Amino acid sequence: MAQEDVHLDDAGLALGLSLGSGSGGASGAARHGGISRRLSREVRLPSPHPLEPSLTLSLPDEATATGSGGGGAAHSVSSLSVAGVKRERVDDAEGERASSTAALPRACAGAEDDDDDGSTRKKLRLTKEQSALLEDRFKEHSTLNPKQKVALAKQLKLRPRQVEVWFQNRRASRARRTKLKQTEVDCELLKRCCESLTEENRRLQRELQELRALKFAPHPQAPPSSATQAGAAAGVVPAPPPPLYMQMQMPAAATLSLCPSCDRLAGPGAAAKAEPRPKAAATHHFFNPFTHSAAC
DNA sequence: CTGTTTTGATTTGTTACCTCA
DNA sequence: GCTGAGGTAACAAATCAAAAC
Repeated sequence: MAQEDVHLDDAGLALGLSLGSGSGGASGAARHGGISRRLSREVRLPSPHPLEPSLTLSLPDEATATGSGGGGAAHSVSSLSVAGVKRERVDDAEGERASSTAALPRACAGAEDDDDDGSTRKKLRLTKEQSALLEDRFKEHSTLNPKQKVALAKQLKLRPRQVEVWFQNRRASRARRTKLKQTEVDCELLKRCCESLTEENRRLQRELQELRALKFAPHPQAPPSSATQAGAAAGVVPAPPPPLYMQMQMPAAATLSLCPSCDRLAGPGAAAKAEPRPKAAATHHFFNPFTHSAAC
C-alpha cells in the first residue's frame, strides 16, 4: 500500500497534512485521517471532497486529538506531490508515530508513553482491564465501525489505531485457532477412517480366503449362491456392521460413493445403474471427503 | 537460561468504492 | 451515460519482535 504511506525522512515534526471538510462526524477515526469508506457507505455521507481545504501541521502530541476528536472528514493527501516527502503508513491521527518514531524499531513504535531514547522502547502491554473490555467488545462484534473504534479507544486511553490492530490480531488469532481445531478434527476423522478401512480390509481378506477354500472344495449337493450364504453356512462370517468409512459416506475401495445431495451412487458404472431420481437434484456431484469433512 | 507461546505492530496484497477525465 | 485509471480505505494474511511463560 505504498500510495498510502508517507515517509518523513526528516523526522521531528509530524506533518499531519489534511484537507478537512470541517463538518465530519466520526470520520476522524478513519485511516490516515481519510473519510471511512465503510462509514460513507453506511450513512451515505456526501462526497469526501473538502469544502474548505485546510492544512494541518500537528505536533506529535496533538496528533491524536486532531484525528480522534472528530474534527471532520480529513481527506488524505497522499496524492499530493510534496517534494522530498515520501509516504509511509500513517494512521488516523497517528502522524505522530510516523515522525516521532520513524527511526525506531517498528515493534516499539506504538508505545508513545515510553521512554523516547530511540533505542530500547518497551512494547506496549495492555492492562487486564483494557484486555477485558476489548474482549467484551470483540464478543459482541468482531469488527468495529469507526465510531465504535474511536469511542473504545477513548475509553481505553489508546489510539484508535491500537484498537484497530488489536481487533485485527484478535480476528487472526481466532481464525488460527479455528483452523487448528478443524485440522485436528479432520485428522482424527481420517485416522478413524483409516482404522475402519484397515479392519474392513482384514474382513474382506478373510472372506476371500473362505471363498477360495469353497471354490477348491465345492459342496456337491447345494453350492452356495453367494459368499455370505457360504459364510453363513460355514458359520464363520456373521453380517458385519457397516464400516465407519461407509457411515461417513467416504468413497469405498471400489470407488463407489454416495452423492449427499441426491443419495445416488456415484462411481464407475454406478450412475447409469442407479435408480433415477429426476426431481431430487438437478446437479449431482461426487462426494469428496476432504471438502465434506467436519469443516463443512 | 533457553525454548516456546503470546501478542502488539508492521508490511503486503486484495477488494470495493469513489472521483475524474 | 459508460468506461478506464488513479486514489482511498478496510481487511486478511504473513511476518517480526518484545514480553510472558
